[in-house]
Amino acid sequence: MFDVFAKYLRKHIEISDEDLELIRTGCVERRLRKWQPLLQDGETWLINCFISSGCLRMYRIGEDGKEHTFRFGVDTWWVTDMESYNREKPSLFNIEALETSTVIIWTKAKWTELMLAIPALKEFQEMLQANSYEASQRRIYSLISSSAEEKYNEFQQTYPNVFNRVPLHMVASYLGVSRETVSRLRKNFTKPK
Amino acid sequence: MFDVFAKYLRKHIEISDEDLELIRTGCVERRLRKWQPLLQDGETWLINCFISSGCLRMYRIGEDGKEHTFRFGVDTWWVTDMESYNREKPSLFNIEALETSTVIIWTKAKWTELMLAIPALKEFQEMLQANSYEASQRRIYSLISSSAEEKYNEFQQTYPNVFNRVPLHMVASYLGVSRETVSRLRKNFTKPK
DNA sequence: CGATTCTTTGAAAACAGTCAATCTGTGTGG
DNA sequence: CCACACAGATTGACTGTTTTCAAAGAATCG
Repeated sequence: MFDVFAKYLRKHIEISDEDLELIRTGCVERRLRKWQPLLQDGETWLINCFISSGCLRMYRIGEDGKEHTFRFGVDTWWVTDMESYNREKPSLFNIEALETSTVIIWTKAKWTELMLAIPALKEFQEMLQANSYEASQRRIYSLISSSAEEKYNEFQQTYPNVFNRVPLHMVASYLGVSRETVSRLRKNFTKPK
Repeated sequence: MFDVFAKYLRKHIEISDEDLELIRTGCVERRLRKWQPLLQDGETWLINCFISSGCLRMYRIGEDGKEHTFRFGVDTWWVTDMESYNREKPSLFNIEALETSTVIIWTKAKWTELMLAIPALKEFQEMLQANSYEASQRRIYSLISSSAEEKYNEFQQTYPNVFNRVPLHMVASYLGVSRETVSRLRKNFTKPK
């Protein structure tokens, strides 16, 4: 499963076999069953986690007891709670597997060490963060400027590989609308064709 | 006006007089009248900009011609279009002064140079980005989990110094609701007291 | 097959958006 | 100093969308 990561990494940066080996020896692979949690709120997230296969989601339980989906992650995406990671404080989120999944994990300490040893990795990390930030900005724009229907379509078009493998009610909570509304939108969208 | 920046910077990092002088000589101060644009969509944002006094806002004009407010900035905040800056591509945003304001500007080239020369500045920059990312995450959570009324209250409580110096209809477009709705929320919130 | 989870549907109510008119405060120029 | 224009805020009536609640219908899994 580390192969997936190696291939992914080499698609983005140039890295020697030695450095890659360094990265490999620092990691742990972990297999997750469906519904298995990777993080539960209250715990502190002190790892860096790459999804080599499967599908995870990160969500938060609101004061009303409802689940609000923050993010999905599928093959070759990263999943993290930046706030917990950076500030080393308990997370407000839960992360769970939506399918049987495999993840590769580095401790924060190990990852920091690796970034110091391998400048290209540090740069890569910065690029990932920039991408992640930009994605957040686009999502905010969508949330403040679009109707439920537009948000639904945008999500479907932007993340088709996520869209068709996660339950609809999670898409709804990701978009900030009710299950029922999403169900009706979908209906309207398949019918008029 | 550079004093404001110097004081701000020293509140956050330790920095020698020489380095501070280096930062100072690389910058330009600019005064903005009310309504004066600092960035117009289509232009590429290749500067780093610190607000030493006043109030700016960053917004985007939607396909429907409506303004969607992305962000406000007041004294000692930074304002930037990360996507345009990082990728050096035309911005989708407009940035304008909501009051007479003073900003301090470094070119991207100069700022990059400074960050290489002064490691503490680079670290500081990374911290700023982390904060900015976390703020985005909180905003997303608010947008997907809260009603208009809750969003309104949260904004008022989180950014009181912004709230009471920008027009209400801009707060509305920041929250993703109509002017009229915000106006009615405010009414309900002052009356029952 | 039975249990659980997920989705759909209907009807009513709550909510937010639109449109148009009015009101308020501010600043400008005659 | 007044009249006027302008930006901003408010209000009412109406429309449309979304939520809620409750129930029933698929789909999935052991």
